[in-house]
Parts: sequence; structure tokens; C-alpha cells
Amino acid sequence: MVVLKRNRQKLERQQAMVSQLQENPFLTDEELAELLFVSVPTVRLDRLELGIPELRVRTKDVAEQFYGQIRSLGAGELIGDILELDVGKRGITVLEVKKDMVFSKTKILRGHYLFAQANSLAVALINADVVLTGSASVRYLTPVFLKDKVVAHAEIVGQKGKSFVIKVNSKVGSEEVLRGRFTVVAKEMNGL
Amino acid sequence: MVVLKRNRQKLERQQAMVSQLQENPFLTDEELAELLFVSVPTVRLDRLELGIPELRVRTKDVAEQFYGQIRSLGAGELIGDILELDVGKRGITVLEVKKDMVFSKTKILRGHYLFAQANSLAVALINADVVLTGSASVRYLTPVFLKDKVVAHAEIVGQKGKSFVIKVNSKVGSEEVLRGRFTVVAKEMNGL
DNA sequence: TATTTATTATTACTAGGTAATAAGAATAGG
DNA sequence: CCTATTCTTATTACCTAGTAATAATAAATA
Repeated sequence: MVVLKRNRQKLERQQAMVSQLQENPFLTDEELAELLFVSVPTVRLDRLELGIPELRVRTKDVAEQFYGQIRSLGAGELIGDILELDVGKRGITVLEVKKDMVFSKTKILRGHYLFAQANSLAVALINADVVLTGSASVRYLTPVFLKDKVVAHAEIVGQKGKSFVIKVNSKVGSEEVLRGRFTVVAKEMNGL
Repeated sequence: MVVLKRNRQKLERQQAMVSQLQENPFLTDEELAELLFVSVPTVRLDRLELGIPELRVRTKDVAEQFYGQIRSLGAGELIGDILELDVGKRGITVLEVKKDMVFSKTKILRGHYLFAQANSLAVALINADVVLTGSASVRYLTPVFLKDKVVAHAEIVGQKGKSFVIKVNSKVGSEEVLRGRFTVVAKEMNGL
């Protein structure tokens, strides 16, 4: 019973479908059908076999993944996942270092990710329509590598009117990897 | 002609709708209708007046924003395109502000993109196997908006052994938007 | 009260599907 | 070569969450 040859075409097509969707999850069945040179019902059978939901569910999944954690912030602009968030006081996020965040040669995390995590957490601590970073001063203490989990602690340490000073401290395990000080400014925007 | 009283109810309801959607953008018209104690057609008229798109479009917007974010920051080693690069001395890159780099509400560029452009340019000036950012101090001078073109100039202004000091200056047109000072360290990696 | 505005109901239409069924094409085993 | 099985495709009825337009009703104002 040679099943290999029988299923070869189908398997290849299904694998192609998966990789197409990994690259772009916002493809309709019709678009997939064109890309894979099969009919729409075939695409649907393939999706059924592979347990891949329809476009709107995929879109919603992506959106909720993003939105779920930061619902209360209004605009999801946080780098890292929230562990704790006490708006107006302090917060903790964790960032897992993925393949595309590191220098390919050395597997060291590129500096601006660490910055982005710290900066976006600092901004998230402020409860206002619009929060802008005014200045930032950071020191990178030890390199961070692929698959490390960076835990950033941020705390508001000062305030002058609409201007806040926030200290951020990021660690991998017990090792300090970044120390920073951000000045962020809250602005009220009227009109949506 | 007193219009205030006339529109009061409607205005209040529309404001309530906006705030409901800010809290949870994944509400159907039917759910909104229930929450606001009006009929579904009324909700639709309100959305029309306020220019708020339907659920699926809102969901897609959120999803694409998220997707774009991990894409563009995961890009190459350099954020922005090189205009000039004189390794060991100075360099210039330009970054065009795209939709997924800005805060959706205000169209203001998120801070870490500006930082990333400056930081990655500073690192690119140093000719070594491994270059790490040791510290960074930046000041954000004016907000940058969607479709702006940010031109970053970087120059090595000092050196102590393997440690370099680089000044970066970013402009949109003739307006200075960021001023920064980076200390980067060149490391030779002998066998991991 | 007459008139304007706001709200609701209703209808026809759309995209992007699910689910089920039937029919045609391709392939393997005997 | 022919039959059985599996693939693929077509077709149909139905679904959700809408758009767009029209008409009818309710509420508020001058």
C-alpha cells in the first residue's frame, strides 16, 4: 500500500498553504486557491484537515493576541508582555528574545529592543491620551542572548506637572542588563 | 435656535459609543445597540456619522498594526536606508514613517523607532565583529508624524580604546527631532 | 400645531465563510 | 484493464456582520 505517492501532491500543497499563511495570515480562501492552483472547495477541505480557521477568525486571533494583554491601555503599543501593571506607579513586562531580534552572527539582542521594552513600559505607566518620550538615558550592562527572558521593572520616581520621570531596570534572571531613566510628557488631546 | 438640547442625547450616546469601542473594539453593532439602549440601525447611523468602520475592519486594523510592528522592527540590521556611510567616521540614513510605526490615534511616530534608527546607525559606524551599545542618551525634540522622512546624521566624536562615542542628530526637513549620544563598544569575539 | 430631527423597521445586497451532498478525475491494487 | 478508493470540484442552503437606501414612526422645537 503505497500512500506516499498518492498523498505527495496534497501534502505539498498543504505545506505550501501553511507557509503562505505564516507569511501572510490575511489571505482569503479565494486568494489561496489562486496561489495554490486549486479550487476554493479544495482549499477549504485542506484548511479543515489542518485545523486552520477561516480568515476572520485568524484575523481576530492575531488582533486579540495583541489586544488582550493591553486592553486597558487604549492603544496597544507595548513591547513585551505585561506581568504587572499599576498605572501611575509601576509595571513589569517580560520580553522573550526571538530569532529575528538578535544579530544573526552573535545571537545578541539588538539594543533597540531592550530600549523599546523599557520605553514602551515607561509610556504605559502614564494614564493620558497621548504620552510622548521627552528624553531617555539608558545603560546597557550585559548582552542579552537568544531565548533569554528579559524582565523589565519600571517605576515613576518623579513628576513635575505633566512631565514624569521613570526609572527602568531590566534583568535576565538575576543579572541586570539595562538601567534607564526616561522623561515622558503627558498631553491631553480632545477629539476622539 | 437652540441645538444643544436637541442633540444632547445623541451626542452623549455617540460619546459613550466611542468610549465603549476604545475599551473593546471587538463589539458588534448588536452588542453596541444593547449597551446603548438603542436599535441596531441607530448604532449604524452613529458609526456612519463618526466615521467608525465596522467590526471586521476594526479587527483587521488592530491585527495589521500588530503584524506590521513585529515585521518592521524585525527587519535588517539597520533601521532606515543608507544615504551615506563612511565607516569609522560618519553616516546618514533616512527612515520613512509608515502606518504601522505610529500611534494610531495621533499619527505620531513611536519613540523607539527614532531610537532604533539612531542606535543602529551608531553601531553601523564601527567596524568590528561585534559592536554593542554601552549607553545611550537621547532627547526627543519634536514629534514626528506619519509619512515624514527622518534623516539621521551620526558622527564618531571620541574614542577610548574599544569604546566609541557617537553623536546622532535626526531631522525632518530642517527641524531637529532627536539629539542623541551613544557609547558603543567594539568587542572581538574569539571563539564564542 | 407644523416642521424638523431622530429613531426604528424593512428590504435588497455583500463578503467570506460553514456544512453537506453529489459528481467527476486520478490513481493504485488486483 | 477494470474496479475501488481517494481527491478534487461543483453546487446548494445557510450563516454573520455588515452596507445602503427607503419608509414609517416618534420626539422635540419654533
